[in-house]
Amino acid sequence: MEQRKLYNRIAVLREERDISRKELAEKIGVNYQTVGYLERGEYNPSLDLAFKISEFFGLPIEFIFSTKPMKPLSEEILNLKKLEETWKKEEPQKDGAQG
Amino acid sequence: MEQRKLYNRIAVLREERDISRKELAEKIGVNYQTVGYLERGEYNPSLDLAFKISEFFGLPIEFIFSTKPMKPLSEEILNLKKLEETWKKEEPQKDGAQG
DNA sequence: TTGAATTATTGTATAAATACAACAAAATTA
DNA sequence: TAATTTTGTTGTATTTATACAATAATTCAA
Repeated sequence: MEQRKLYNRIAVLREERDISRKELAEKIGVNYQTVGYLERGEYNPSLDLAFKISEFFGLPIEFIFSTKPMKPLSEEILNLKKLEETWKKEEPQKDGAQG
Repeated sequence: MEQRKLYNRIAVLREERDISRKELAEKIGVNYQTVGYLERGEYNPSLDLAFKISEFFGLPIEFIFSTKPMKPLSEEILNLKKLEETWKKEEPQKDGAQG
């Protein structure tokens, strides 16, 4: 099967938790170089390995991996905050006495 | 890497939509026998293939695949309905005049 | 009941995923 | 600054995922 190159957030998630590739590799039970290959997109993981990474970070697979280039998390957060502001304007407060 | 046997709901989802392995295979671009191997758990898919199956069914990967044996959907639905009943008892109706 | 479609099984071949080794470069720490 | 750790690169080997072929069994439709 022709494999699409997949994208992932492994490096960012590692950085957030201040752990090295070696540490992550030990935790999920693979060679440390495998983590490097995955981060650089040199090959895609098996689904089993994707589950292991998902379980380690406590995040859904679809949050970590994607078939399309992923936006930086910072950008996604900003977009969510804008959306939140929009919602606040369209739906005034129901709870509380004052608007 | 030692591969864990993964579990999946491919067969049920196919049945729900009344499509054969051959049809699914053609849609996601694999040999029809590959679908059979996956359903029977003879080997696990690559993450890319898992994404293709996920996209076809419009369901999250974690809904279709699991590292543990999955409960029948019917059982999960019943559990959710029970949970719903529990919630209705603990939180009486806020909207509407009558309870 | 027959024919077609679908599925199961076995085997071979190929491609991709992963481990490991060795070496080098870059980054970090003391 | 030197030592250590982390990361990148290349190569080889092994395992797993997938395609394809052939055959048989099962299921479904007419």
